[in-house]
Amino acid sequence: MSTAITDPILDWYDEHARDLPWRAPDATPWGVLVSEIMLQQTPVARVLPVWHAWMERWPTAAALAAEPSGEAVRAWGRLGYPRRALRLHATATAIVERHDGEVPSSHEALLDLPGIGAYTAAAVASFAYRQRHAVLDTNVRRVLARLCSAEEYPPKSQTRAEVRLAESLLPLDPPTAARWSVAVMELGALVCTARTPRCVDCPVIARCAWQRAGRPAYDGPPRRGQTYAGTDRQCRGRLLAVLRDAEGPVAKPALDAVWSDPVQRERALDALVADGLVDPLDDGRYALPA
DNA sequence: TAGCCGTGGTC
DNA sequence: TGACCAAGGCT
Repeated sequence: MSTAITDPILDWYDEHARDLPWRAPDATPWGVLVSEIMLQQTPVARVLPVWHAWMERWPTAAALAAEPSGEAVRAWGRLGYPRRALRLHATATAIVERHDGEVPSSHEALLDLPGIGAYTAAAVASFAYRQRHAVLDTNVRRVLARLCSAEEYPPKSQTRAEVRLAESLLPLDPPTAARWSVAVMELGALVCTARTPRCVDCPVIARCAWQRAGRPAYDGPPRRGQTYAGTDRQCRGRLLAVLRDAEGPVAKPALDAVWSDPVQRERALDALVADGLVDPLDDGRYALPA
C-alpha cells in the first residue's frame, strides 16, 4: 500500500466524484448490482434513464423474478448485449431462491450468479457492502498501466501481475479500500481516459511513470477494431428490436423484413432462440420469452 | 483463450 | 468518416 498514490486520489474523488444514483446513500445492494450489470461495456449516460425506470418498476430482486424474463429484455431497451437482461433476470431468481431475496455479500456467492464475473462480484461486494477487494475494470487497468508501468494501455487480457499490483495498492481498512476502488475507476473515467487523457487535472501526475517516461505511445499488437455493419450481431439486434417494439407475438414476415440475407437471418434467429432471447411459438409466430 | 455478444457517441 | 471506445462475461 502506498499512501503517496492512494491519498491524492481519494481526496480528488471527494471533490470530483459524479453524483450517480447508485452511489447515493439510499442506494440498495440490488440497485448497485443492477447498475453494474448495465454498465458492462455501456456508457453511464445511456444507463441512467434505463436504471431509473428499472428500479422504479423492480425495486427488489423478488419484484423482477416475479415477471417473465421477456419483460426484462423489453425493459432493457437499446442498452445492447441483451443477454445481460436475461442473466439479470436469472440472477434475481437465484437471489430469491438461494439467498432469501437479499443480494449476497460474499464475493464467492456473487460469483455464482449468472452474468456476474470477477469484476462485477468485486464491485458489488465493494460498493454495496464496503468490503476490501481488488476491483479491476478497464478504467483501473488503464490507470495502473500508466501510473505504475509507464504503458499507455494495459495488456489485452488481464494478467496476474495486474491483480497483484491492484491488491498491493488496496488500503487495509475495508471501507477505505471500497472508496479507493471507486475513486480509481472514476479517475480513469474522467481524467485518465483512453483517448485524450487530461493529465493537467490529474492528482497523481507527479507519481505517474508514463508521464515521467514522456507518455510513450502504445506499441503493442493492434487493439481489435470491432466492425459491426453486416455482422450477425447487427442482424440479431434488428430482429430483437422488432420483438421489443411489438405489443405481443410477431409473425415471421415482420422479422424477414428487417434483414435481406435469408441465410444470415435464419442463423441469427436460431441463435437468439438458442440463447433464450426469443421464443418460437407453436403457431409459427415469435415472442419475447415468457 | 480467443472470439463472440449490441449500440451509439466521439474526434 | 470511420475507427475506436464504453464499470465484462461466457464458452
